[in-house]
Amino acid sequence: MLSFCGQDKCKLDKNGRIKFSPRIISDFKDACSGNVVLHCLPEGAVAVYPEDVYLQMRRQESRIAEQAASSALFRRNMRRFGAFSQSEVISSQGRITIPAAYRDHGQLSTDSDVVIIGVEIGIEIWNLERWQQEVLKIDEYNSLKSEQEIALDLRN
Amino acid sequence: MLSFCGQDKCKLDKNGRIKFSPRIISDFKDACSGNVVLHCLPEGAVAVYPEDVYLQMRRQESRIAEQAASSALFRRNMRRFGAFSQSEVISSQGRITIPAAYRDHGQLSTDSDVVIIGVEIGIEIWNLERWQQEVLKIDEYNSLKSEQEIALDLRN
DNA sequence: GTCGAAAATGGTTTATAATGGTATATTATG
DNA sequence: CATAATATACCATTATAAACCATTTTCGAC
Repeated sequence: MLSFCGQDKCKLDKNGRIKFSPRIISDFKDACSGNVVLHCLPEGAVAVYPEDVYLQMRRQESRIAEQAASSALFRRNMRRFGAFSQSEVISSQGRITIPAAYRDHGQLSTDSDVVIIGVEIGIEIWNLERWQQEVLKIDEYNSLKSEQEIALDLRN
Repeated sequence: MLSFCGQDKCKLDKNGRIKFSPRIISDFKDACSGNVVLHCLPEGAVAVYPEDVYLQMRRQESRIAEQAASSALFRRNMRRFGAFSQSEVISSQGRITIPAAYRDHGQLSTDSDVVIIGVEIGIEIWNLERWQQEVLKIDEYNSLKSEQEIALDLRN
């Protein structure tokens, strides 16, 4: 059985909380007992990863402090991950609260439709319209790839 | 006896479920006890594979989390396979439910005619008109290939 | 420090959708 | 033409999302 797959459409409630589908809830229960990390992605969605997945993502080289002292770029990167990542626990009713700043980042307004996307290592929460745009981009990329492949085959 | 071959025409019911023919049901029972993965294909159909077939297709390189942290392209790829793949179990009556998003992808509307195509490692569910288009493309490609082969042979 | 307002949290209810099962119509087969 | 097999429509039941409500907590004003 695949984990963290598929799509669900659901709503943020009036208080900015989201209720996961039973499938997602059990995936997170298995993976991390509900201890997750919210993380704002550059793509404009909010990702939810099991805590240890996030720690793997952020596994750092040594001498962090020294690098922080000498590199502005490094400091900016740490700032980005620091500011835009936050621990949460999935409640007994399968809900989490999305902090206001994170809702803004993902254009996930209170009482609006959002889409939950499985990404194999966790999930992403997308604004509906943004997700549709992203699907268009994925489709476009795929059809270009296909055409290219077939054209190449016929040339041989 | 060949598995996952041939074509069936059938209907989605009002709830977006499909009932497989006895032949297909027994193929899936033999291959995976009914544990399948639905996967949306770029060609605009919905494939159904035995779970281990899908896992083979999707075998991953290592250090997934770290790549996800640093590469937008990698994240998009995970998103593509995550969003468009989902586990299902064939019910005791030989039915599976196609999730709404997947129905949209394959233009498989509720209460409409669809075509089940055996693809040797699994099956594909096609919208009737799209399948007819695909057959035309297959024919076109094949005649191009044949001409090419003969032309090449004569040149030598 | 105390009170009040506002927000956050936890839980419950209800409308809706998904599911499992059965009956019936249709098609295939001898 | 009769019978069996199968697809599909229908219905009952269950599960779930989302709205609603109550309680608790936080924060600010007095």
